Amino acid sequence: MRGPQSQAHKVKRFQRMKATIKDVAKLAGTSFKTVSRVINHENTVGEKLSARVWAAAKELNYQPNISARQMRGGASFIAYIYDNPNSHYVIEMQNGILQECHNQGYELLIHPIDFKSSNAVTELERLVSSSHIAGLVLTPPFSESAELIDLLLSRKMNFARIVSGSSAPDTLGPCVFIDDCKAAYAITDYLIKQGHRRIAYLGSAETDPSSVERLKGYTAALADHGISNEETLVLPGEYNFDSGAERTNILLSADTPPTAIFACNDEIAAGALFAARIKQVAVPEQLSIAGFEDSPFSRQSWPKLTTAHQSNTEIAATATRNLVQAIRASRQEETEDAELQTGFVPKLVIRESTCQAPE
Amino acid sequence: MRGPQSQAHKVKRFQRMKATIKDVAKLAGTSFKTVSRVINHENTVGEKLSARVWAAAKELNYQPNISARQMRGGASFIAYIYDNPNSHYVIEMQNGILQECHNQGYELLIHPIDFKSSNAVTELERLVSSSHIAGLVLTPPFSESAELIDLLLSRKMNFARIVSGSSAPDTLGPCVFIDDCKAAYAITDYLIKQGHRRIAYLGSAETDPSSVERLKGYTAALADHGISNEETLVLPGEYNFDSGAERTNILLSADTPPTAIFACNDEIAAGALFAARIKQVAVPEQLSIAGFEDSPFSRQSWPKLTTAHQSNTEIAATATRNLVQAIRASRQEETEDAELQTGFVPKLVIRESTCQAPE
DNA sequence: ATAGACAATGACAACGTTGTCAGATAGTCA
DNA sequence: TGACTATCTGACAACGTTGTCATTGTCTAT
Repeated sequence: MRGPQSQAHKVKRFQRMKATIKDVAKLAGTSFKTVSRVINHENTVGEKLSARVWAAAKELNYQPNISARQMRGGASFIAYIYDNPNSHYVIEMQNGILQECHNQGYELLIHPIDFKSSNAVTELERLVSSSHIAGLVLTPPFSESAELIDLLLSRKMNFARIVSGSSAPDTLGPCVFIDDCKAAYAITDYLIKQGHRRIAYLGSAETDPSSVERLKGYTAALADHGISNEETLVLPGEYNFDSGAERTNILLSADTPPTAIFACNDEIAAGALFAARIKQVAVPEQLSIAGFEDSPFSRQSWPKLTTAHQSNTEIAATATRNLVQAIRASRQEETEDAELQTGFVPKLVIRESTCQAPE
Repeated sequence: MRGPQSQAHKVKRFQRMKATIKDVAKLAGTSFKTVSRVINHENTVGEKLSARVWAAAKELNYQPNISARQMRGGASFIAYIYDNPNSHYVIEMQNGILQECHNQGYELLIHPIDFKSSNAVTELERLVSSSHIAGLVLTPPFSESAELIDLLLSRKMNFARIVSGSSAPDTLGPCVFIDDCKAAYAITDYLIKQGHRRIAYLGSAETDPSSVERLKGYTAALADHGISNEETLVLPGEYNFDSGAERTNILLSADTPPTAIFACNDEIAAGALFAARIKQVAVPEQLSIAGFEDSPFSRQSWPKLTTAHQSNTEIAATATRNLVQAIRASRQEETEDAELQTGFVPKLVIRESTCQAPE
């Protein structure tokens, strides 16, 4: 199988050296500096020459050498720092960022950082001052830490945040905001229209922005339908299975248990589903359960979860695109007229874990 | 607690700009070239001078500039290509690689590649020929593709493989092999010792090396205990929930269903668990179920899964360490005397999804 | 027609590192 | 002692790119 002959052949065929800016210049019949100008979108090169350069670059499949660029001062790396126990979320984000980085000619450096650790700031500082990095993509919880944002601002480091909210929290740079409130409203509204009146809300910590947003939507939907908000049905907790199961147990043990549960994420919903099964409460016939996230679990569970879907990959790609634009603007010292703040609204996905309220 | 003033002063002064090799040279009172030699472990510098250089480097917290190094020819990036629907697995591996990369002064570039896609080879080729990269870490399925391995060999590209097996498949470079066979033996042996005689095996595709290895262990354990291998109990399938549920359904509908199921990974086990619940078969009282992987699911399910644990982070770190060593050896054209092939054996983790066989 | 302004282009240095080669120092042998 | 190694060290070029500045060409206003 491992024929040495064919190997030798391959070596020759593929060891072509990567084209440099000078190769492009030679082919386009100009100086390499002019090519540099064209590639970097400085608008000081004539149209005809510019076109010729682009053609040459395309022909040679020219890709600027990141390292050389880096050395001359202009960083060509984007960093993604993450601290999220949810691997699925991290990977989706990472894939989106990566995709857009490559589109834009940047490379991605990834850095897991323990957010709660005392030296998280130190580590971020080291990262930022390593001078490799043109900008950062921040997801929660980093994107919602005033301390980190301040640090980055003081270092004049570009960053794009992905946050929970119906609008960007400020105008300090590019931002993607995810309207969890509106999505939570849609879920709650849907449950109410299915005849549910006692709908429980299983959130995460009371200070967690995403949970707060979702609670807002939940509350608003109830109010719009004239349903009073019952305190006993709103239980804070954690974004995990155990916490979901535990709280569902409490709910189902009450005198008048809810007919529906809106879980703040799929893991909580998984716990709820499980607790219901233990208590022999049929889902969805006796109890509707909705999640939030559209994780793989929501499609593997039985019944499959009604939930809210957001394309993390797309969100991350958008944030990255905005970030790159901001980086380019800051390089050229031009007025940043572009609107670099984009909103997303997760969509309701109706599956089998919810149905009409019993009688 | 930064110590005396003079030091604080220095720290301040140098933490603004990153220290370069010339700064170190000046502090050590030598030429910057000598510093380069010391840093790169060329053994041609005298002991005393060498020590002085190290001290200076440490004091200035000197880190070689990767880009500059890169440009001069010596690539300082390691690539991790992945195509695994299992996010958890990818993240664990990634973290391990990352950790060791940073220890060794390399940066990590990550590249999701669709293994089944027709242009997977092309993409890998582009990656390899981009000349940024000193080596690759390969996990299944990449690590088990003869075509890819051949390509890398022909390019003289360093790579470390992580594969399934009781030993390395060959001596073509660094390799970490995971003895799935032994681990599967342990699980099966344990089940047998709990009194089970009819133990089903739910594998993945019949050509998948990891599944093959696990089946070997299963078969060996049965043989050692004088239990005949029943064909109807060994069902190939896929590494996912649905496949696990479906096959378990078949098993439980048989005239004499098994009293235990050994699932080839946790997702299959999850499906099995689920199917059992639908059929109202109590786990573990009527049916023991063991998984393989120790994924988060195995700790969130009820009952919690008996499974095999392997530290993917540690495995990945080891592979990376071996890779870096191979890279260094290949640079210096020295004889590679070091043994760069390391084995791991996943450990049996007994939880609540298994117990003694019913009477 | 000519100076001045402005646009387009190119020559060259610099970034931080390693490879090459030549020079310096010490140790050995005749 | 003098020459010859062997060992160690340093000067310089080169990698591919972008910033700076100088040069050329073109147009406008006098």
